[in-house]
Amino acid sequence: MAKYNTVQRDRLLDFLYENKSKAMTVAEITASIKQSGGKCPAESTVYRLIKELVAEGVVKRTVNGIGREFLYQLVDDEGCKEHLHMKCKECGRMLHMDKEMSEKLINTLSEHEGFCIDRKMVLTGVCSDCAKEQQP
Amino acid sequence: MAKYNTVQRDRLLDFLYENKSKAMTVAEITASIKQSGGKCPAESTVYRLIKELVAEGVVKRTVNGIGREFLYQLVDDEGCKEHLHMKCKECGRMLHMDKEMSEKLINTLSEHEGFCIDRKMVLTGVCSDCAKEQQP
DNA sequence: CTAGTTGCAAAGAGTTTGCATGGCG
DNA sequence: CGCCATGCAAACTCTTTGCAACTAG
Repeated sequence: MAKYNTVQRDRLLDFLYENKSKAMTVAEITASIKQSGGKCPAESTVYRLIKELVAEGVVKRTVNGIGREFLYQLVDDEGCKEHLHMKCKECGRMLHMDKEMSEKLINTLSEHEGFCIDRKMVLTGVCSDCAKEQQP
Repeated sequence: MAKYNTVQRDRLLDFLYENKSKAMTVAEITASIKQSGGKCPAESTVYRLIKELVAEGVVKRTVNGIGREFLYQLVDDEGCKEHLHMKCKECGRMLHMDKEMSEKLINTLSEHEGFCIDRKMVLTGVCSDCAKEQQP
């Protein structure tokens, strides 16, 4: 797939790279590209191109809150793939779970509940520091 | 709203009550009601009735993993305070973790990571049914 | 009776697809 | 030049809505 380099493909990739910080709908993407002038891919083309990118793992697709449309964003992850994360509701800090603990949790859930937890999910709760403050 | 008691409304509520353990699409709901014979509300009617129920807080609406359809389920927060919940990214269904498992998870995290997990938080991942479908 | 409900069909919204044309290599 | 890629429009899927017919109270 994608054997030819086309202007449309280039513009889409450039745009996604420039906006890697936000997830956007196909409509928003095409509208924005169009606004910056020049050759702009049609929506159907964006759908097709982005579908390949998702399949290649270059772009990730999510569902927006309303549930009626998809959002696309360039994948950008490094490190932190080996453990889970916890976010404290009080201080807002992100905590990195011990790797062994992560594995154990993941495996136990898988074995006993048949549930394969998303490694990118973030557990919410209260960290030990904030817990101490609440009960001195 | 809903000033009259109609057969359609009764059947929908009965059905939702009988299936309070699973979240279903309107298509699934109508198909199932139809199968059990007798008067069945049209899909459009189910959409209208269920919209009221959601507004009244009797039914909760979620988006399935594919992002193409909504799932509906009777609200039932009784008895769900003692265990954690997991939501499947694929089918969008909410799973109730075994109580003992929940306790063990909560305690282990607390002891080893000093993290007090929010009991209302929902773990995301893939359920066993969807995991099977992906690798037949 | 009379106003709330229903069912059908058509309209919407977002996404996918068929097909003729265009352009990369 | 041979194919792949593109654009347009039509098809699709799920949900919402307009409207005439129906029915609970």
